[in-house]
Amino acid sequence: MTLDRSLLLAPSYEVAPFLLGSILTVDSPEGSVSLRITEVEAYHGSEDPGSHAFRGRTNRNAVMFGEPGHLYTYFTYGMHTCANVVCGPDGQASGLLLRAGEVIDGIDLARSRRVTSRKDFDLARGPARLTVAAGITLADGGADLAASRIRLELGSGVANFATGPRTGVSGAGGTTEFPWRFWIPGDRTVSPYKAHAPKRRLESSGGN
DNA sequence: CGTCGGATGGTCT
DNA sequence: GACCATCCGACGA
Repeated sequence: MTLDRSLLLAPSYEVAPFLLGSILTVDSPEGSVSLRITEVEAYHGSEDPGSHAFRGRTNRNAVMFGEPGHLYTYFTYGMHTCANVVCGPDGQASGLLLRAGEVIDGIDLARSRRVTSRKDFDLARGPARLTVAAGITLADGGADLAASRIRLELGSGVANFATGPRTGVSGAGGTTEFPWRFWIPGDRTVSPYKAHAPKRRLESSGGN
């Protein structure tokens, strides 16, 4: 089954329930890893202050404005890579951040990539952990999820899902005004919620 | 189980 | 030069 791109044409916050329970498979020379997606967050263009696309198109976020069914990757906190599934029609920046998944195939390979995980449910529990476990890197930005080493098999959604404010998002985008975090209730692979932690300002030089 | 702080560099103002 | 769509280890219960 190849990915039906038309199922991703709606805004990401409408597509989100259908991405839960879907299967993401990543091939590599060492083998393949498959994840069952258990948690996502929606980001939606210029109306959404939490989105990378809020201030318009830039070199970094260009993929988000493109055709649905591609992968938008970004580098953050100086060391982590996160991945989104692009949604919405060409020209509209909408995406679903892959926040957590359950490894259902290639678990030995995933363990070897995530040696700090003590439990299997921790392998892809968190957006940056997920990319490591799956073997997704920054270079996979723009990958076509219908025809590349990374493939998405959309399911029919899950019977029950929960929603809430997005994790780690600062400002208005992190409030209940945008309850765009979606997860499968009771699943241990879902990451713990954390509010945005503002960093205390260091004393500037010369200030005394 | 929980909270807390440091790491570390690209991106945009 | 401030701000991150985060993770990990340390420590306390």
